[in-house]
Order: sequence, then C-alpha cells, then structure tokens
Amino acid sequence: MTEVDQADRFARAREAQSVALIEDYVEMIGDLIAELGEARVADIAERMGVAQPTATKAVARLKREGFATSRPYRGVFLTEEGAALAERVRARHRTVVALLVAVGVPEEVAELDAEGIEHHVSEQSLKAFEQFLQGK
Amino acid sequence: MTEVDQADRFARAREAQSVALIEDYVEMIGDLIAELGEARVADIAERMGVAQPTATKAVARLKREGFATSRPYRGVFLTEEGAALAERVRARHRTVVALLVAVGVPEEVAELDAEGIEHHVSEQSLKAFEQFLQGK
DNA sequence: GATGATATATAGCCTATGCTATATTTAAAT
DNA sequence: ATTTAAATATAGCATAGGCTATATATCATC
Repeated sequence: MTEVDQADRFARAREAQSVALIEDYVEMIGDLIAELGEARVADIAERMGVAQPTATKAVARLKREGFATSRPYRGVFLTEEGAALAERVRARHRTVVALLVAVGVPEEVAELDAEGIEHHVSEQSLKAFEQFLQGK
Repeated sequence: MTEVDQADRFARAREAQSVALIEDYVEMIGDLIAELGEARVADIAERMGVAQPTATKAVARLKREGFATSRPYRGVFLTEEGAALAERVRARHRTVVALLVAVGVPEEVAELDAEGIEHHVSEQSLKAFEQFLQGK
C-alpha cells in the first residue's frame, strides 16, 4: 500500500524547506534580469531582505547546484535550468495566490501567505488548484 | 499605507519557518500525551522521523521557550501555553486539509501538503478558509 | 539487590543560513 | 592617472537542526 507515516510527512516538509530558498533566489534573480538586464548581488540582497554577504553565499550555492553562473565582481545570471525553475516557481506562485483569492483571502494577505505556502504545494495539489480555478 | 515589500514577505516566511518546528513538536507531544498518557523522547523521535538526540535537543528548545517541561530521564509534558499552541495547531491543520480537499486535492495528498503549508497560513487566511468551507 | 536491556543525555561533528567587520576590486570623478 | 566611492568577496562568528558514538540513568527480571 501507499504507506506514508507521519515521519515521512515531516521529512518531506523538511526537504521542501531546503529547496525553498533556492526557489526564492532563482525567481528573484529572474525578476531582476527581466527588469534591469542583470542581477547584481546588492539588488538580490536588498530584495531578499538579507545582508550582502548572505546573498553572496546564496549565489555560491546556486552556482554549486547548477542554477546560476557569475564571475567575481560581476552580475549573476541563470543557467537554462535556473531559468526553467524560475518560470515554474513564478507560475506556481501565481496559481497559489489566485487560489487563495478565490476562496476569499484578501489579495494582500494572499501575496504574503503565498510566499511561504507555495514551496509546499505538490504538483498534484497544483493541478487541483488549476482545475478548481477553471471550473469557477 | 500598508507598505509591505518583498523583503518583508521573505522575512515573514523565514519567521514562520522558525516557528514551524516548534509547532510540529508541540502538536506531536500533545498527541502522544492524549494517546499514551505521556510523551517519551523515544516516541517523539520516532514519529518526527529524527534521531533520538535530535528530539532531545528539540525538547530542550521547547522548555527554553516555555512550551514544555520535563525532568531528566522522564517524559515530556506541555505547559499551559504549550497545550494551547498544540490545540491551535491541530485545528489549523484540520482546516487546511479540509480546504485542500474542498478544492479537489485528494485526501492523501492533502495530508502530505498540509504538513508544510499549515505553518504559513495566517489568521486571516484561516478565517477565510473557514468561511469558505461553511458556505459550501 | 545485582544484572542486563532500554531509554535518555551528552559530546562532538557537519551543513545551512544568518550576521558584522574588513579586504579587495571595479567604476567614477577630479 | 590618482583618488575616492561603491560593489563584491572573504573571514570569522552565532544559531538551528541534523547526525553518530558513547556515557549515564532507569526499569525489569532473576
């Protein structure tokens, strides 16, 4: 059977959390490139609300995991994989906000909560959300 | 105005995350006490899917923050504050699962996703969920 | 009441994310 | 071309959560 105990559920949530920061940074870098042509570490730090060395460290992780590229003292760019991830994250974010609004959550609150919720929404839930939104 | 920029949103999500583990442990300890009369560290560790020293460390944090009490080599208990938190968390969990199911997410998936989602659902969203569920 | 099994605690390590302070590089301005 | 300002990198520290290995305490049993 589909034996999924509580320990597995928590393990899943922990895993989702470890991916969450990557997703946030990748999406944000995508935004900055779209808006400004490039993503500077200083801008990333400001938008993420962290100190600049924290952003630098995050970028190092993104590079290590193949989502971004950069050269010292230069802007940050997304790999193909990074860009694809950014697009997926962006779409999921929109869907989550739309669903929250659809069930009566005020727009502003929906944006706030979605930032945390989205990372825990599985593909299956996302599909359900989309169908629900269509059938309205 | 209600000036809430993206950095604030991420800060909020980070804060929610730091509270999440506390909530999970407190809820689980509440469950164990309800089921078995007391919460042993070994049982907590098993259900959380972590090693026993990890659970011990978590309990130390709960004690430090006033949610639990325990004496060496004895079971763990909740303070009044801890019990109240456990009840709130449990209720929120039920509501989140119910909402997911209501918008078409399969029961099993809803349980899985709720474990991560619930910690990011604000009071306002929760209220909206409840109203939505009633109005069905 | 001594002994062996079980449960809990402690020590020590790792990784991730945050920070401040400071060095280094790039870019701008005189 | 120097000098200065701004951006980025690096060093070093803290906390949180995870782990394994091991010490210590409790409990059950003989």
